[in-house]
Amino acid sequence: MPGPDRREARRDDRRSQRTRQLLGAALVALMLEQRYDTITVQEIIDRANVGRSTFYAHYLDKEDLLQSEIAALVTRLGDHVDPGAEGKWIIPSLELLRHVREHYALYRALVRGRAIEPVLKTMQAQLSRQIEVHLAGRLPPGPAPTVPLPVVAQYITGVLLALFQWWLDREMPESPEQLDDYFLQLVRPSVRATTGVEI
Amino acid sequence: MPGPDRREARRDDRRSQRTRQLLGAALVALMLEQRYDTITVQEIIDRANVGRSTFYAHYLDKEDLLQSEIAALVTRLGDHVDPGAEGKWIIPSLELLRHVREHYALYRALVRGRAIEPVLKTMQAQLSRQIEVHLAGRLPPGPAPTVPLPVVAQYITGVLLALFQWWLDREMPESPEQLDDYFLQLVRPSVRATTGVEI
DNA sequence: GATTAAGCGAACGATATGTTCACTATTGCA
DNA sequence: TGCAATAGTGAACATATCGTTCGCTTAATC
Repeated sequence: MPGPDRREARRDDRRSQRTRQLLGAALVALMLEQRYDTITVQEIIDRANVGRSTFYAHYLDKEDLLQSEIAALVTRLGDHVDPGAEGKWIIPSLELLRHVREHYALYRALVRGRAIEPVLKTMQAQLSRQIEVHLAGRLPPGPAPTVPLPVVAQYITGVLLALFQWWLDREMPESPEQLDDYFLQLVRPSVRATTGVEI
Repeated sequence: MPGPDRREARRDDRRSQRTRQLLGAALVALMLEQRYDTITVQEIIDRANVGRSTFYAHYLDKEDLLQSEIAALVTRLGDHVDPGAEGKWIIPSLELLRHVREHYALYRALVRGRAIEPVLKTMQAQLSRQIEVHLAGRLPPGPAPTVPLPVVAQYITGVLLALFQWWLDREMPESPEQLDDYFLQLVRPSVRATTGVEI
């Protein structure tokens, strides 16, 4: 039987917020230097200048701290991508790329610390679902797609994330607009040929 | 100062081989049940019925065992993909998909245990290099590519690995040939449009 | 300046790691 | 068959990290 969720013990004091911020920053800094899974709680609290018991008063464990950072990131991504909602774009590629550049430091840390995978998985799943719906709603009359829509959706998100990773690995010398241009050039002809949908 | 590499202590006795096989199989079995990083050495040796000191006589640690399994896998992949070498195909997609299906058990374990990422990274890097060279050698005269070749190469491998992951996540109901057909339908129009190369 | 919430850090039990060593089991060769 | 040589065994050990506890200190707020 799991005890009461210690996360509920998070208070809203200014000091608390400051402490959490210090811990998050320490984890990010450490991930730039070493793999996430080799980082110890001791290293985090030393770097943050925070007592051991304070750490555990705020987070269940190291994983909880990471998830908390990621959740904040994904929330901010959602703010960029969702509000226009229906019809504004089929694929929010440029919005996503701009968001990534804006939060470059954190994404870079996640990559260097080899903790980016769950984030990509989440993005992949959400985008894929969203795109599949949009595609289905725009299918022209006439011949059925020659490749199933879920495969096409997976394809589109796969391309976007592959370009994103390539961009991030190379420390993002190109602009988001440049990347988005590559993305559309690569994706448009295939989607047109297989489904008839114009992106 | 690191001591002498204990990996050199690996003997070539039949018993040794059997032991290593047992340990590898135990790790794979455990990865089907839980994340790689939550698995303990104790669990591995219990599952394999092997003594603690024997484990450390063969491997430096858990990571070393995993790397050893992955290395064997990648070697076998190379056997499938390299021999024809130059000119046989531009992208060894069907060969790769067949290889994956052949070693389904291990790939599935790597996915479930969340240890597939380094394997994909390796594949991505190798394929991408190979494909870029092949593309460069087949560029038609006339206008330069509208998307840089490294980006196109990254795109192609990204698509292949995205489809591969999708396939694997769904437990591979389709045949490798079917997947390869999807892959080519999706990739061909874009590569033609951006580089003029016919795949 | 008294009250209250947050942070501190030493100490603890629990668990995992990697090593050592005296002992046993298996293999293959004389 | 018997005997080295090699491989495996497992208890015991030192070490490290984890997550918790608790008495104390610090710093906001009224």
